[in-house]
Amino acid sequence: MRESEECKKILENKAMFKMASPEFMDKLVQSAHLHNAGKGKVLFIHQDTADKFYIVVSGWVKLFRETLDGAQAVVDILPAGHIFGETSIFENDSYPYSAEAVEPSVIMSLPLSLLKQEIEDNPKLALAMLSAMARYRKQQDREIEHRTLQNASQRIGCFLLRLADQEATGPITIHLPYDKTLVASRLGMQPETFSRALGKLKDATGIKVKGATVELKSLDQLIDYSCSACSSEFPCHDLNA
Amino acid sequence: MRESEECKKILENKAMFKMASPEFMDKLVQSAHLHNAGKGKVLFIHQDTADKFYIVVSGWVKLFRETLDGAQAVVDILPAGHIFGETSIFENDSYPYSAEAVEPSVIMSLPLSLLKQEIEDNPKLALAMLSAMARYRKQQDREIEHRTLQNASQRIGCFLLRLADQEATGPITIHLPYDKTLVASRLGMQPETFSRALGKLKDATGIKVKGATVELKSLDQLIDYSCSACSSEFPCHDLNA
DNA sequence: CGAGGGTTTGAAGTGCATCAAATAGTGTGG
DNA sequence: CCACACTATTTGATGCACTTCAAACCCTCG
Repeated sequence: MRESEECKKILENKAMFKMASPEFMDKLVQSAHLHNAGKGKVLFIHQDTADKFYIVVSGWVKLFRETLDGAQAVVDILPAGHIFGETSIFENDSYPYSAEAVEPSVIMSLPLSLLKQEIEDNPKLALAMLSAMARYRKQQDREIEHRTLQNASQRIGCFLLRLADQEATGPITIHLPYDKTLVASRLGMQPETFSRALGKLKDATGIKVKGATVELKSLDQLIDYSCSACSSEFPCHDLNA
Repeated sequence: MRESEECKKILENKAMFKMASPEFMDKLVQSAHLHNAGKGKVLFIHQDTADKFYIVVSGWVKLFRETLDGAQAVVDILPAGHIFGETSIFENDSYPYSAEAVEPSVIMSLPLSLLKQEIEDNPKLALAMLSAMARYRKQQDREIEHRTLQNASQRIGCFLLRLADQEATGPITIHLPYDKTLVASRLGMQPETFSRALGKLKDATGIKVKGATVELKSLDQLIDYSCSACSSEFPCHDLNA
């Protein structure tokens, strides 16, 4: 069966499941499903009852929270390989945010009940999840810091740095992974502000912007500009979860 | 020995340790120490090497991150009973924030090595910690949302609501737990902004403010005002960690 | 080519920060 | 119990960053 083959390969490559038992992995693959989600497809809504968790197979998924009058706060935008909805196990089985595909995406869905069971039975998995959660928590701390201490241009510079290969020493080309409007929301600002702030960043650092492509002579250009308003030392890798 | 008696009692009451083995608890109590920390005492600094984690026994502890030029972002302000520094286990043994006592406080210090060991040996404890971490993560999501979607006055209203007994129906009196300046930093605003925003909140909702005391006829006054700019339904308890 | 979404630009408004100074509040020693 | 010193809080005036509303521009794709 094609689908389960594919799911298996993806699941086995997830760091979190390296420690899982073979029986669990089998069961997981059995009940895995792939879904094609068009742009704008809503996968679930904040506070919905949760019985599945998900993995982004390809595309991009936005996690967000929305008020009654439609204002929304983007919590994160996830690339291929990322898990989401899995924390609902500890949240009274309800999702702590809404999820929407922001590009045509392929999403794998998996039953939370299996995960819940295996986490209780397999300490190794619990540890792996704990570790992932701690990493995420740290990222959130950083996010709060950045929104407090960095201005719009600095946040953009920081975002670009995180997209780049942080070991590189020479000239670099960075491609924005999705819409500028979406980047703006990810960074907690309006599209207009993003546009203007990117212009300011360009003037201040000498980077070159053509559409979704950004070229820089060296990372230092951005580091000097953005990292001065951040509490962390520069190589600030995310160690993907 | 007085000290270890006291530590024991506190540790046994922590939800997280209900699942711990008796041997572990014994060892933990053995190596526990109480410290008196005056106002302003710095307990550790962001990115210090971590070998201890802590519990607030009494007083208040501020967790924050600071840039080179002294600007700081407050991550959280913890009351008695809260654990901090424990995530360093997963962070390459370095603290993800700085910690400072903001009132004269008593702090219990405990070796991370013991916790690390027990988490690996005792699945129940790992689960308890996982659950606590998930709860914290959700709080962080909410924090990011609030800083994006709520204005200063609404954030204050929301803060007051979380201090109050959310089941109450009649008139309520709320006491600010610490300095207004500190509340302001906790909410990500300047003291001046706090003062003015509180005034605006007073005008808009009819609450009464006298020093550190706030009186309201009913919670609804604040709910209408603050929760309209939030994605969650009102009774939004924190379920303390 | 034309429609529609993404992006930029302009003009004006709002909210919060900043700087400066007045006022209230608290604890201390006399 | 009072006066002083010091800190917390408030108030005023001003500036800046970001938002909002509006319109133009651009790019892609049918």
